[in-house]
Amino acid sequence: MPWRAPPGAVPDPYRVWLSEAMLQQTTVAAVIPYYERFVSRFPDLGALAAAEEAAVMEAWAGLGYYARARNLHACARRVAALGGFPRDLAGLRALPGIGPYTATAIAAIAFGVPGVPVDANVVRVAARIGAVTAPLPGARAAIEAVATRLGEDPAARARPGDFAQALFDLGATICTQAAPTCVLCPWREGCAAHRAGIAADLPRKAPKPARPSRFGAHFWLEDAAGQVLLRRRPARGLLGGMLELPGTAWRDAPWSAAEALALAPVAASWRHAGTVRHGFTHFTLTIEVYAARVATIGEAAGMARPVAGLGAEALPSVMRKCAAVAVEETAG
DNA sequence: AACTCGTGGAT
DNA sequence: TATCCAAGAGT
Repeated sequence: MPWRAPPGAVPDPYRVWLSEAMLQQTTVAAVIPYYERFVSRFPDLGALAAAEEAAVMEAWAGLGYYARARNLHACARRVAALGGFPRDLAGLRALPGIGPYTATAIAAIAFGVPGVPVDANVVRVAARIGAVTAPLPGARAAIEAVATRLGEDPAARARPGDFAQALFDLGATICTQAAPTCVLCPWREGCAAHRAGIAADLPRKAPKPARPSRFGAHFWLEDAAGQVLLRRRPARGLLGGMLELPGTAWRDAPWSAAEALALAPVAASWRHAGTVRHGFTHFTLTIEVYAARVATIGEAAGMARPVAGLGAEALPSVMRKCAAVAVEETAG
């Protein structure tokens, strides 16, 4: 992993922080290319603090949970003003985007402060070692207590960063979700769930409610110069601060073509380009994409951007799907 | 305390 | 195809 310091090297707090922010609720495989591009574009804290927020949103586009990007930028400016990262838990915890997990992880990995950052890997490992059979999320406190106890071992306290990352690695490679490879586990003798034969059944989780459906319509308005109309979403909330194709609200019922086209950014010869389905955390979204060509975008609300440059814009994945459907229809 | 907030890969 | 899930934080 590109953010991990070689043995014996002193970790760069900026890179530790950046990687932990990107890894929140996000898989390692998804983060690696974003991390590489981000470090290349913003090589150090000063570069990030000096950047415009819009540039940060561009670099984050597609990674999801965009509040992380806004908080990252705000945090960079705060830390730059402080002259560097706080080296203690309370100081880190007070920064935007740094919660209990990330504060503990940065403190341990970058500064050698004892403590166990409890991510999903550690939850799984600790639930099994301690044989916590109560279901999440209620069992969270009991599992964290097990993790904290593991971190009190003198060897763990001597190398908190290595201990934390070793737990991550154990959870990622051996103590996995579906089929843990207990036969290869260096900890199997000390694992209460393995001794009881229930390792693969832990941690237990309460069932989650079904995701509701929502519906919207978005508009691809392209001019003769090869530009398309975009607009910026409100600064907070879902996809906050990101760009989008202009569109309707997302509601509980589908939009008829007539309903949708009444809300189009301009009167034009709109064609139905296709349908996009996208799963968010709390609902599934179905978008009808309409496309039209005009000579000039003119006075329509928003900003005209070259179609050829959309790859570098701050477009979330759902809007990239819409753009792809429109471009495909336009070409065909 | 309970909700909100993305995405793509694994199963 | 549908569901689950990941190095969680903010409100």
